[in-house]
Amino acid sequence: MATGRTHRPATRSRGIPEATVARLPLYLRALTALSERSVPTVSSEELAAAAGVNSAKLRKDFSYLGSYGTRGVGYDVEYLVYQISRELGLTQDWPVVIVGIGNLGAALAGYGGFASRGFRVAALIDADPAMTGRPVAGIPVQHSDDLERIIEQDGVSIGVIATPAGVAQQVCDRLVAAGVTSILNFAPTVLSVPDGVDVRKVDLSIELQILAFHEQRKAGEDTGADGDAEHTPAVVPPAPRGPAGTGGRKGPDGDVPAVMPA
Amino acid sequence: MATGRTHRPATRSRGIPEATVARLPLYLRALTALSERSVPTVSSEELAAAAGVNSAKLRKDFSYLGSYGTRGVGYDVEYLVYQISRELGLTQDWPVVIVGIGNLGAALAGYGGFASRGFRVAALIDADPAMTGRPVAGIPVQHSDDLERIIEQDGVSIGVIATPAGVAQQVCDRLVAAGVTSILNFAPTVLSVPDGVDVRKVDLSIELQILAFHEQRKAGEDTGADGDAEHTPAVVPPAPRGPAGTGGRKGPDGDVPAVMPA
DNA sequence: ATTTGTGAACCCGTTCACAGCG
DNA sequence: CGCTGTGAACGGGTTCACAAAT
Repeated sequence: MATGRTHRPATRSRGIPEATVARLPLYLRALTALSERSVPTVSSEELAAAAGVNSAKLRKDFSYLGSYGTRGVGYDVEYLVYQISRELGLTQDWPVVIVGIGNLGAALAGYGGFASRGFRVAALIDADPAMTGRPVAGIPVQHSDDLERIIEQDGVSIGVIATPAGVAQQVCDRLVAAGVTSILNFAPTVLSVPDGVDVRKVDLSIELQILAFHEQRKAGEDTGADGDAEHTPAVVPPAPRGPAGTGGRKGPDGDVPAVMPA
Repeated sequence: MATGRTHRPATRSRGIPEATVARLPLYLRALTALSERSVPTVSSEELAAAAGVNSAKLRKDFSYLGSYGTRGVGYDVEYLVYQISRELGLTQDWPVVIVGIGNLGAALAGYGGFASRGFRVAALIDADPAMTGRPVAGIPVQHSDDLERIIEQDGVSIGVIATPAGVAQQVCDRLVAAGVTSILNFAPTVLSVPDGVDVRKVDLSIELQILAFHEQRKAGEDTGADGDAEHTPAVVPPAPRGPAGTGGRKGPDGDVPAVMPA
């Protein structure tokens, strides 16, 4: 192990920063909307506003893809749509399997944005024999016994897990063993996968808990502690609202309670 | 999020880093599982493994909450469950409204993890009159005309948007005007909200596109763990270690066009 | 005159490694 | 000893501000 002395200058790094990759879909969506309105070019400022980021970040992001803009003018919408699509791999057709056709799985199967851009629902898979053959969103559900066959037959490399948490890891293992190398996990569990397999998780309750954290802070400590009055809200300035029922703890009075474990 | 520039100067130790907040639910979930198994204490190493992070990060995270561990021993599970719950505001009961009871909204309404920890579905709201009164997951759907009344009556501060993208901004505006200050957005749109309102988005197609990006990269280049390896055009199969890896077949059909280096 | 593209400064989060305490 | 708690080093990402290009 090098003791942190060796730098990795990464000259000619072909790697696009992860944070940038995560924003490309956002840009693409905004650009697609512009494209449909036949807008020929956009400035970084306009596009950034549409995507909900600031313009410097957007320009920096695009700089990693290469120089696709024209100074003094902006970016060519169609060209940029193509370049980003290609960069994201959306010029290809990605077959996807959804495992676990409960309420959520069914909703995902019917989700429009799924089929829209490069992704195709290749199969719906469920462990319940009663589901087998039943069409969901126009696609017949197949039994999980056939999982491996389906994946290999269709060359599926992306799997969506929408099963209960209890079986998510098993499903994941089977998917990976069958050749899937990217997994989108909706089950509230930490999946462990071998190196080289990507997992992204979508977790409703985590998101809610993060919101609750901020919500709680708003209720406790607020009332003009800001001092940054550059923004004139067009809508009603939000009044902090407490949770229902319990009076609860009022709010931190600016101090961490040094409570000791009992 | 809405706030961009001058945030609070982190007046006290009250400021828990955003990245830490995002992990607290993860720790809480792991701790709850331990608690149900009546495990009295955990080391940072064990808990970190269960939560899918490394132990240094976990200890640093906990250090922001205060010193809740015992050196040489570890953390008291019950105590930590309580502390994190309190920190996240989960000792309170948060009423939540879900707007847009389509496939997704219905799935969310029935989602177990919703009601489980501090969150309560106060109302389901949909614009379709045909839905009104129909029970979904045991809760009668109410018409969106009553949105403002419902929110004010129940003191709702968290709203979930599961509508089509086209109406998401309008719904958002109404929610905010009625007093909602935290929004979880499932619609594939950028929502603009006044300062002080938190928005988190869950976007299926963005997640898929990010996966596709990495998937595409795998097909052509090594997953750069370490080392420079700039001239290795050879396709290195990820070769899932473990059970029955089927070598490196990936990509939908045929070959993936190589990425063009500058 | 505009607007891109980008070095450099800055900020935040992660990792390291060890001091401190049981 | 083992394990936590944390300063310090490190690295990635964001923002700034301006030079370069049209």
